Amino acid sequence: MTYPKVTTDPTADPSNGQGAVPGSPKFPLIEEGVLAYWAEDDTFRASVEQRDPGKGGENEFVFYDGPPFANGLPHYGHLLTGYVKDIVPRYQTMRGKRVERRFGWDTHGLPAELEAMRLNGIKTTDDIVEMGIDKFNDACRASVLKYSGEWRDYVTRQARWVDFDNDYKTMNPEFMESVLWAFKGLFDKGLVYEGFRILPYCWNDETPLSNHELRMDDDVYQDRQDPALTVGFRLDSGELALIWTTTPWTLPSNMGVAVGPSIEYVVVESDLPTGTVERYLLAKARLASYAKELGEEPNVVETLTGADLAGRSYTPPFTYYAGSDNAHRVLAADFVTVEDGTGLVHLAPGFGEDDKAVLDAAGVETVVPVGKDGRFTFPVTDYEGMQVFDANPQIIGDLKSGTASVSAGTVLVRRESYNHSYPHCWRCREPLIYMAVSSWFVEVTKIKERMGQLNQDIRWTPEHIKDGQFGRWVENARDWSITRNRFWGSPVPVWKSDDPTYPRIDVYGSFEEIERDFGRLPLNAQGERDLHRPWVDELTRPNPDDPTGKSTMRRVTDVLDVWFDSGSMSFAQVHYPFENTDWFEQHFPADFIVEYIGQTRGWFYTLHILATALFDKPAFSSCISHGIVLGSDGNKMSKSLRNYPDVSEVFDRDGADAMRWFLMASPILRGGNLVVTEQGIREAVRQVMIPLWNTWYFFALYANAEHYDAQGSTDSTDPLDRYLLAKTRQYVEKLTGELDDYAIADACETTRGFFDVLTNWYVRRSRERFWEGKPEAFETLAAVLDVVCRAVAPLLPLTTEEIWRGLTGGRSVHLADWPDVSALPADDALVAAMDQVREVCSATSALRKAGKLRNRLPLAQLTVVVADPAALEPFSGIIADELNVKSVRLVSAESGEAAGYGVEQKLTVNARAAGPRLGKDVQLAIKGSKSGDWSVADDGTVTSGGLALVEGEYSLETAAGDAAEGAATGMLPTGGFVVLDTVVTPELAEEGLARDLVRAIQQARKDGGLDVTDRIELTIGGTPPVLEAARNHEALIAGETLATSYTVSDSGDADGSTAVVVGEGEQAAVRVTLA
RNA sequence: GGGCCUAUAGCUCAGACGGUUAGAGCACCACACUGAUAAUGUGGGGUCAGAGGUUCAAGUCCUCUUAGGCCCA
Repeated sequence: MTYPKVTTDPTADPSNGQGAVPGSPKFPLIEEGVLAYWAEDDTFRASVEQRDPGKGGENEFVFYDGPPFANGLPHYGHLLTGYVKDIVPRYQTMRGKRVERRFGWDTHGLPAELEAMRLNGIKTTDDIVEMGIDKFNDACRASVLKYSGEWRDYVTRQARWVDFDNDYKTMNPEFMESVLWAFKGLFDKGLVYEGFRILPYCWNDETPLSNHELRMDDDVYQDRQDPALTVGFRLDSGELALIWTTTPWTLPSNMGVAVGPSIEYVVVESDLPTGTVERYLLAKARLASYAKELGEEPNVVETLTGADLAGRSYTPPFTYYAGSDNAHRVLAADFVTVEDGTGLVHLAPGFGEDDKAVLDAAGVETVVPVGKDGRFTFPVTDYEGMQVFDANPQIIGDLKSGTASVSAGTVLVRRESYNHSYPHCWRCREPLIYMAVSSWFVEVTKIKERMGQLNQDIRWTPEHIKDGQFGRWVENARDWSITRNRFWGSPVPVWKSDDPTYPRIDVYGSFEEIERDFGRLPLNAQGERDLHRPWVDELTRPNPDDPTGKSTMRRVTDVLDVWFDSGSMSFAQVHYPFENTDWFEQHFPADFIVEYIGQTRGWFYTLHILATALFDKPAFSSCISHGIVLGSDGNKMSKSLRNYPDVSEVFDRDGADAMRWFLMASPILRGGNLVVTEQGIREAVRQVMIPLWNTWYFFALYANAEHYDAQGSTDSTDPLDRYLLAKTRQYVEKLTGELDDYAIADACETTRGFFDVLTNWYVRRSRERFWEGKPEAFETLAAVLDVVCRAVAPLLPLTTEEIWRGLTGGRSVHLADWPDVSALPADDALVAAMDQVREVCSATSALRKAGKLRNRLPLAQLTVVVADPAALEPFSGIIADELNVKSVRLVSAESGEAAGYGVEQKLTVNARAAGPRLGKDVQLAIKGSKSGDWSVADDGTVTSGGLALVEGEYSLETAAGDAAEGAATGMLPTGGFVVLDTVVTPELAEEGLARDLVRAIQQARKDGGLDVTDRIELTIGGTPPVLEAARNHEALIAGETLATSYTVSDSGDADGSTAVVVGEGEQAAVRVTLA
């Protein structure tokens, strides 16, 4: 039999027997071979279909794919999430579950509109209307599908198995119909209402901006000089309440004044501003900064808190809204500070988020006397038609002179210029204003308590998200504004009467309901059902509640927030409830979702809102939220900074499995951030890919050399084999637990540790047995490789596929079952003993190093003193071999020999126990234990630093002291010690020389390009001790180096020989020729 | 401006309840080992951001300062 049994390597020739498994693999090439095989074999489909869904889907593992917005190529963040989205389903599939995976696309929203506007060179919403909403939306549709092909390529290349052919898109009519159903469901439950929302607004482009657009550029925030006014509003109690504002144009819309409830305010008398004595109200802390207007030490007539002031009424500065219900009162609000201004804040509900929140709570109407072009409208007649910034000077002038509609008694106390950082439109660079925009809301505040309860049923990774970032966000949830005054999105399915005299609102939740009332469906230019604008806007009908028959039902022109789409994904992806009702009920909630941590405010949140509101269930039962991927310089990844390695280049150079490992093993899945570097990815190749591959290469090399076909038996009685099998069992058990817990980073760490044992201990120590063709070694390694490939398959799907198929000839490791540990021996004691063996080797190596005793120099004896020497007995040969000692003595720690080996007792004071009892004196005892000022009395009483210690307050341990002449002592970390005989006899020194020669000859063989099995003719020359060693150890040297002819010559360097230094500076020359 | 988080080796990070010699991986240097492995083994490095306090004892608790990050305004 020849390994590999199957290979994707086009250059491999299985009939050749050797070299079919490349020793220096090009992983990207192997990966492409495996991907091509999967494509041809349709392995993914088979992996899903071979698992029975079970009755009512009970054997299914449900995964929801969070839809990405594909307005560009995938970056590391997408790849990272994609890897997790692949690992968990692969694992669950191997565990026997059926895991359907559909890809999803988020298609609606502003990014698509911005791209379409950019491509068509248009800037404003008017431009869009002029262009035609149908043409514009066609452009949006084209822009979101532009990259779907590239996405598929990347996702396929990263070895993520997901169904693209059966994907879902949020712009499909079926998806959108389910979204309408959800909106209507919320409406019917009384969870939807219409109101205002304050947004940054560009009056030049006539569009509100999203928060995202405020962060689009660093220069969105620019310094700007604005007039800052201090104005006195006349309280009904007579004082002038001083407010400060940098937006004079909002004063005509003033509806209230806010004060900090615990801030201290004063009333002072002054005649400076008006010439007559007036009483002014402001925060005590701000008094000094008004010394110029109010006097250096004005007469304080009253001191009171904000809470005292709350409820007082005043005359508004302008008369337009005088007499509004509940308006023009002093209100307490926590956001008020005394950092600048007067400690009293003018509130205009139409132009400030805080303002609106406070006034909403007080029952004050939101007034917005500014049009979408940023110009004043009725009832602000004095400035009607003026752009708000342009109106500032006139407003200030009127305030000063009391002209226009300024209320009598209002006083302009100060006018100054104020420099501040102010947001500007990233498109047109004009300063933005904050303005109320009509919007529909989901009343999240009504259900947030239930959302919190349902959140308790979700298992979060990392755990703290549950009650931390997500839990707190839900706790402080505000109503969700779900409409946008835009074009490319699911329509708000609300039709309103266009005459307020005959009010009526209709909400539609299906095509059928629409057709029933309007007599037809919304159809696009191609005659297809289409819920997008403008087609849906065309549907109008007479208002049934209007007896005059003149008013018309027209759709609210808004579209829905894209987050409403993605939050509907759980049911809308299958067109629930119009189709697939059984499927949905069996697949909700999802078993598992994963996205980056920011989705606690995005997708996780909107899924949870809609699931709670519509189904009273959580939408998912497990959720991983991972951290953010950063560029190699620790900053956000940025195309212009080129601070991250190109994704395609990494695939081509290191491969998709290497990138997978790098990302999955990192702290990013525990919620931390991750810096992406080429170096880190290469490290994954070095630490994991190469060791695994080389174990396979090693196995194939020697199995092929022996023509051995292993069946993968676990019956070997060899101690090293038994150890590996038991260790493999422990490994798989641990890994299974970690993957069950979605602890992928832990699973990687566990695997890395196991690979170390496999390659750097088991294979290294077993080389000779493979070289000798011991069947049980091949059987053991074949069995372990099979198990390991299956266990690591989710973490390195491409590499393990190539190895597993080469090893077994099977169809795919991903069609195999998860390894059953019961086939492997459970022997924790054996594993523990081997761990101790490695400690012995490590400690003894340190002794050799300290004594400058090179490893090739054999030493006579190593004495190992441990609690249970019998446990190490099976490994004494391994210890002797590894450490190059002639004999290993295993001695019980009980035997009392310790003192003879220069090992002494050491006292350690347990400060934690002794501290509380002894107090300050504990320091004396510690000092004593360190300086040697301690003793153990015959009755066992321990005294240190003159203080008697109680049992538990100290521990007596053995430590290496001065060893006897000719020996060195080293401690073992888990107890016990080793004693190395360091006496180098002439015989040992000579054997050391012989072994140096072997090494030199092997190097010469290698340098000469000889194959491992080639026989050689060997000539050795050199100084007398070298010749002596060569003669006395001919059998060893000739045997190790496969020399059929062996000449020791004192005639100096022969032609073609290599000069080397051996032993302690002895000269040698070796000549190797092919026999 | 308010709130939250972070600061430990050249780098990335661990360090329950305070306990006296602060760990790991990588990088670097030296030596060793090497006919599977650009591998491995052994050894080498830290004023725990700064200042003050509490305590017998502080990387750990408290206060302030500095620097950086996140969220909200």
